[in-house]
Order: sequence, then structure tokens, then C-alpha cells
Amino acid sequence: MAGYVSEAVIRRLPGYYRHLKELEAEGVKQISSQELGERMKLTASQIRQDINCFGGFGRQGYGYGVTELREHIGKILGVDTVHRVAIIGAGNIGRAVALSDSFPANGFQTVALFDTDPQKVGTSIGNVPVLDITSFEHFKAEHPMDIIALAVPTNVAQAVADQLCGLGMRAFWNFAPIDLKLPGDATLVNVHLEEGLEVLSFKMKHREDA
Amino acid sequence: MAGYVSEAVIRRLPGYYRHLKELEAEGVKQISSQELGERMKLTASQIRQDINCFGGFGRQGYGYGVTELREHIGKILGVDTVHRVAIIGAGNIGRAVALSDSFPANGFQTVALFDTDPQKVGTSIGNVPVLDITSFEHFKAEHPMDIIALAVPTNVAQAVADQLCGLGMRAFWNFAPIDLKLPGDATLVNVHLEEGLEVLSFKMKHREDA
DNA sequence: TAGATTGTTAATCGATTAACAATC
DNA sequence: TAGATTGTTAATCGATTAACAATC
Repeated sequence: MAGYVSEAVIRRLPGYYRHLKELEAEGVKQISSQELGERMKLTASQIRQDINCFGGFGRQGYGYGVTELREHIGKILGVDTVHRVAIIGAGNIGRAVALSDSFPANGFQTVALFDTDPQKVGTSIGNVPVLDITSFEHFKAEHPMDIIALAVPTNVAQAVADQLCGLGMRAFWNFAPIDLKLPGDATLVNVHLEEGLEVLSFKMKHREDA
Repeated sequence: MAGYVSEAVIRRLPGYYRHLKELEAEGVKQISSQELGERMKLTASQIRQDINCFGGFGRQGYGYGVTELREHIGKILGVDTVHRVAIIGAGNIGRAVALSDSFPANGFQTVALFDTDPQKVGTSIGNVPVLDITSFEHFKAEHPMDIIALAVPTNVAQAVADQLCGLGMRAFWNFAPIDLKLPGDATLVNVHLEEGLEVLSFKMKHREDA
């Protein structure tokens, strides 16, 4: 158990978490790797392998307790504790992230938006204040946050990321279509919406070839 | 060349496309697999393998013509032609997608937003009209579109997708945190923003273990 | 106990990397 | 021609699937 976890397993974990939440909401108490596999379109074998990266949460002859497994995976993902997010860039994307209630519902709480536009600074989006980026350091001292949602124009994304790294930030959820260069101890997840559309376009075009 | 292309290769294609556009903008005319690999953090070997899924675009002793390769990959992705997108759901996400100019800049043109809210129907977001979902079929007859951006609440996402499939739509860019069930000939790309945050949370928590 | 289903090892499959002949 | 770099085959590596003993 524990030890090294492959990127492939990591990327499946949120799917497990989501399906287990759905099962819980449906009132399902127990599920076998077979049934969960049918639901998630994975093999039973893969599910048992994945789960066993983290320890034996199942019982032979019974399967997995839905709530128990959901809680375990939540802890593994780190969503059992609240994360505080600062959004940089109060444009369309920053605004949409700030206004969404699905992130807070999953433990990701937006504490502030930062921008440089004097028209925006001082306003609020939802109940999140829009602050001047120059006040970031001061704000952070009072309201520490652990995640940066980077929603700034592509041409300034690297400079802004460098600046925030300089101020100690180490986790970036990046919406700019660029491969940021960050310190080795930083964590980066890219969204890259355009790439999804391009993959969709590719698959539409090559659909019949399959 | 051609033939079967693995999912892994498909997902790297937009990255090639983006980096080649950047190189073009920098005025670089020619690049070797070695250099491109350093830039994209892939091995030279992998780059040659990937590109050769689609035919020999390089020249021995020289490398690849940047513009030529960018154009080829653009064609392969299908972004050499304009795609017309209808956004379903004029909430935060639908609005952000409609207002972004990075999608039109990449050949994905938003033709309309659809919603059920009478407060929203009849308005415009950017220069995109917000129409009643009941007028979808009529609108589509006049203004055919090939991609649906699905940005509706999770609890109605499947029903809306079913309805749109019934009206002949076959390509879905889905923002709802749900695994849609679609006909076998439909194409689906999920965005699932929450999952990205959860992966980020996981990696932050397990950072030191690496 | 008998039946079911896990945890885990072994086998297979596919993707990545290495190597090198072809050739610009 | 000599040097560089591709296209492509072979080797390696890692992830998925299959099998089955352990056990609830």
C-alpha cells in the first residue's frame, strides 16, 4: 500500500470520489469492485488495484462500504480540509470561478480576487472582494491562502506566477494557455480549455476511422 | 502513418499545436525533435513517434519546418475550419465561454446561448444572443452548429444532453460534473473543473512523498 | 460451511525510450 | 562528402488485466 502512486491513478481518484458521493446520495451502502466498475467503466481488477495503492478498505465476500471508502478517498485527496483560494484576474474566467458555488461546496473557498484594473478594484464579485494585486502580500498575511487560481492574460501569466512564487505561493491552478515554469517544489494543474475543444474537434473529424 | 492513434497521442496534439504557434510568433523557421523536446519536456524520440503517426513531415539532417508542421497538425486537429458552438446554460460558465475571445481566435465561434430563464432570454452576452431553449431546433435549422458547450446544472445535464442528441447534435463539451451517457456515435470531452482542484489538493498533500 | 469478493501476484498489453540505417 | 537528423524497428518500461489464494 501507500508508496508511489502513478499519475494515472491520481487522475482517476476524483472520479472515484464523485461516483461514491453519488452512490451515497442514492442511499447505496455497499458496493463490489464489479458493480463500481460497471458504473465507472473500469474493470473490477483496476478498481481493486487503484484502491489498494492506499490500503485495504474492502472486506472479502462483501465489497466496499460506500461512505467509508468515500471518506478515505476524500482524505487521500485532501478534500477533508478546507482549501483557501485566491483568484488572480477578475476577467470572465476569474469571475466564473468566484461565482460558482460548486468549488466552496467541495471545500475550495475563494477568499479574494486580485486584479490591476482600477475599475474593478474595490468592487465585489458575489461576496468576494476584488483587491489590487499590490495588496496581495498584505492580504495574505491576514488571510493565508494555499491555492492560486491564475486567470490572467497569457502574456502576463508567467510574470504573475513568478511574483506569487516570490511571495511563497506553491500551488497553481492555471487557466492561461501556457506551460508555466515554476520552482521544483511548486504544484501545478493546468486547465487549458482550448485544448479540450481541439481534442473534441480531432475526435469529431476522425470519428468514422474508429 | 495514419491508422490508429492512441488517446495519449491525441491529448498531446494541442500542446504541439500551441508550441508551434509560439515558435512561429517568435520567428523560428525550423526545429529539430531534440529542440522541440527540450521545449515541451518530451523526449525527441517521442516527438518523432507522435508526428509519424500522421506521416513524415520532417527532413533528415534538417528537422521540421515550423509553419509547415503547425499547419499539418492544425489540419489533423480539424482547426483549419471554423466550428460553430452553441452554449447551453447562460450561467457563470456559459457566460465566461461566450465572452472569451480565445475560442473564436482558435476557430470556435459561439453562435448562440440557450437558457430557460425568462430573465435571461432575449438579452445578449457579448454579442451573442441568449435564446430560449425551446427555439433551439428552429435556430439550428437557420444557423447549423456542430458543437454543444453544456454548461447547465448537474441535475439537468443528462436530460438536456438527451434532448440535444434527439435533435441531431453529436459533439459535447461538457462542464457538468457527471459522466454523460451518449449515443455511440457522439463525441464527448469533459472539463470537470472540480477534479482538477482535487488533483491539485492531492499533489499538495503528497508533495513531499516524491 | 458455502459463496462471494477482496488483496495481491503473475501475465499481458500498450506506450515510451533507445538505437540505428536511411537520407537530406 | 561529412554531419545532422529523421523515420522506423527493437528494447524497455509501466499500466492494465487476469488469476487465484486468502478470508469475510
